[in-house]
Amino acid sequence: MAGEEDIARITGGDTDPNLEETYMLGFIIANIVGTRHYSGRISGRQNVGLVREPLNRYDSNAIKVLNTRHHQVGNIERSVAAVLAPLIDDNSIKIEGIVPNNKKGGNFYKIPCQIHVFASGLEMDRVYNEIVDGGLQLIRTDEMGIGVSEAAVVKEGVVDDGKRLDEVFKGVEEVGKLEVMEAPREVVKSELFLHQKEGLGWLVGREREGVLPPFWVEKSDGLFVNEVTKFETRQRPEAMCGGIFADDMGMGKTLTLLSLIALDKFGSVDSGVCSGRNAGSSVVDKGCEESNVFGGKKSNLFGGKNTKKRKGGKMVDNVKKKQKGKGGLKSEGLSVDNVVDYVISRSTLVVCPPSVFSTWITQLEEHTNPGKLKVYLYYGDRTNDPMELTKYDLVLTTYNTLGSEDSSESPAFRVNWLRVILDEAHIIKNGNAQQTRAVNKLNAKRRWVVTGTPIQNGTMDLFSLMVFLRYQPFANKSYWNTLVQRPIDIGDKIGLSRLQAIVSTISLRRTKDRDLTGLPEKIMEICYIDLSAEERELYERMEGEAKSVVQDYITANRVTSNYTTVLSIILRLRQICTDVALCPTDLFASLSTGNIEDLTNNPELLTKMVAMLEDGEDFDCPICISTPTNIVITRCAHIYCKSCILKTLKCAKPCCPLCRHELSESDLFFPPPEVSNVTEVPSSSKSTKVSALLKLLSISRDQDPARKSVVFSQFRKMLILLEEPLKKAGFKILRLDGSMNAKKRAQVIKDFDVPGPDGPTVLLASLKASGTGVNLTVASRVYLLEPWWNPAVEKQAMDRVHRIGQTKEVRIVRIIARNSIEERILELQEKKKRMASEAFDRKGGLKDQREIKIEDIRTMISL
DNA sequence: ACCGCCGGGTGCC
DNA sequence: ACCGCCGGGTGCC
Repeated sequence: MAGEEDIARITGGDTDPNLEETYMLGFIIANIVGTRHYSGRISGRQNVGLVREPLNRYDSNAIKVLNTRHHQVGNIERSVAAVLAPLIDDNSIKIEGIVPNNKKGGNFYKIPCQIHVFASGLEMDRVYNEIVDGGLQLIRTDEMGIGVSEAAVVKEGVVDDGKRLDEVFKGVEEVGKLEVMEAPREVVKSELFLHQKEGLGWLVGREREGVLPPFWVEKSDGLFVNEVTKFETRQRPEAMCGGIFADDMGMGKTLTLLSLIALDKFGSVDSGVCSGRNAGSSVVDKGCEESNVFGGKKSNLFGGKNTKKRKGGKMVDNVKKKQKGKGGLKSEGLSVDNVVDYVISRSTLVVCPPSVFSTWITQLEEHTNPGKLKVYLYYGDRTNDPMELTKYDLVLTTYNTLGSEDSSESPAFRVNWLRVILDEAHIIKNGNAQQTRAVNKLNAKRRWVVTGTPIQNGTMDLFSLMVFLRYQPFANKSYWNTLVQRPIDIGDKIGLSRLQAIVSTISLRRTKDRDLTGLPEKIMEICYIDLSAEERELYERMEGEAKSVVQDYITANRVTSNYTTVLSIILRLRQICTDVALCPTDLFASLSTGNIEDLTNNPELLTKMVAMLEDGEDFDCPICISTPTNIVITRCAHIYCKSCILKTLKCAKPCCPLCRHELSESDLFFPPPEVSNVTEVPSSSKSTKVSALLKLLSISRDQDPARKSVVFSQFRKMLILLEEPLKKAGFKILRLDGSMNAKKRAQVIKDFDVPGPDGPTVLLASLKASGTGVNLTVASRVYLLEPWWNPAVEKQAMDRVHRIGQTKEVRIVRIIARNSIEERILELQEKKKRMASEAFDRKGGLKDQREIKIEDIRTMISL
């Protein structure tokens, strides 16, 4: 659709060969200005869309800022836009925006925004110079210690992409309990199989109106929050009707879909399908208006004026849109069509390859009573009247028919279908822009993608899929790039796991042979966490120490004789990743403040700072986009983390990233103790990892209160530390550790068998505590708090749960601190696995897997 | 009076 | 909008 092209064009698009390998060059902090003039609001930390407006009448360099709902928030301040716009326009860079949490920090007229700048590897220097020469302060991410490792994996990530995309559906199979739904027997004369009834129930459920779309939650105060974008609104978001139906081939998808279509006509009164339909046009059309932000033509046409007659699918509207001039409209994402007539229809359009026509026809003949469903085969040339198409319950057409037509002429595009189904959608090959564009032009609230093969690379690309499904905010190119594409490109695993989450919430995929294997599936997941700023600071210092100590030993060739010292330093690093409380308390006693004054002698600044902090609202350091640690205020009254601003001042012409005033270390001030105390009090007693675990467990409990989980840690103290917060969160827990005698252990395991939610649902276990015979198959979730040094030990832990007798799908979640020794331990695990298979072939060459070599130590502390 | 300074008008792009 | 910036009014102390 127009909007998609618009953004693609504006940000350089994905297919531009010059930008195939882009790196994050760094970021600029710029103000969003003019917020008074627009309705779009921003609350909390949020990604924003940055869209070029070459035809802005005041400034051809203009870059507008959109919030998650595509409402304009403002513009990027002129001076910054002036530098960036030419680089964007000649495809030298792509940009993405993120706004820090700033409920009260900035003033009302402008909002700071981090603009992330991406450029191809070859262009980095040129682009860097142009930005800096343009007077902007480009904060290099590598200087902040974020970018280096990302850059290093770029190549690998890209090469690997296709294979890894195959895994998209890995997370889908946990279907949980599906509601069974019967097909209307007036139409469907065959009895459906159980899985088909479940499939039908799922389809109906996904078309239900009034259900919040994925990732939206309703807060108690009537506020709706999108968990991905943090966008908040009081207006209830429209349901997302449809999804991806990806059962294996031969499971009867077509019949299930026919049953769904039959329900349109013969559904029981109380079924969810009907509520949407009976509520009539207002519901459906409002949905169109809301969800199709870029499809301006539709929202313009239907907005608020569809109380007209509508019986039997009559013509409803005939509004002429003024053509404001081609370019102008395009840049606004509007259609350039002169006149568009829409016909409201209650029929379903099925788009499929010609070979699948016969499947539909055969299924109709075999399983439905004759004459109950009226079908029309549409090749595009038999009628020019959209009304004709609405007379049928089912219109079958092909991708080629749609792709080769002129959309403004074709009646298929002038019908507002009840439902559009893309059958065997994988035949739309990646890059088939014509067909992709055509299907995206189809109008329907209910949109389905049906495929018998897993979504993978080479299929209609996933972004187009999001666009087709109107799956906001992922159907917006900039959000898609920020949230999914970019992380995948740079090899960040969060990209793939997000993708899995995004896809799985709207997908149903069941395989024919899933009951043939003895054991239910075991799904491995990694939950990455980012250490809090405090933890990070401790970690960095510890790692610095580790590096220098180990380096000294290495140069002195005395590593082996100091093995325990080295291992204990590594142990500390690992402990910090899990919970700083695991370390001896005196370890980090000394805290140097450097030579930054406090504010006691600077009353005006003090007043400002107090004013900002007093309002109590948390706000983010605009550099690291998280709650500031060691708060520092600049002479120009902007607030940062001490370490963030110090790093950015290490450039050629140091200035404040927010207002670009010249700045040196002597312009930085600490708040006086009593002020800083106010903000430091809420510093968490729970570690980041513990909080993450709690969250995961709560989510799991919400899904299934009876579900049982086992949490493994190798630190006994950790198991004990977990008890309080878990109990506080309402979990019934048990602990199994090495200090218990055999009898006690057996009792714990027996107690764990009592079914939840009345029985215990979480078992805190240390690996050593239990012999190989322990059976924990009552649980179906495993959380590994730390990566185990030896992968075989991890496997052992999982096998306690995933073993004969397990009837449920098992999900194994490893909680890993990003950019830490833990990530490197994962790498080493992979290496070990490879080596293990090699060592096995080479007889006699079996090396001790437990041995930690100097090289491994170097890897772990990235020396 | 080709400056400095004052204070009112003003406010995205 | 408690700022910055612009441009007109003004002009010793």
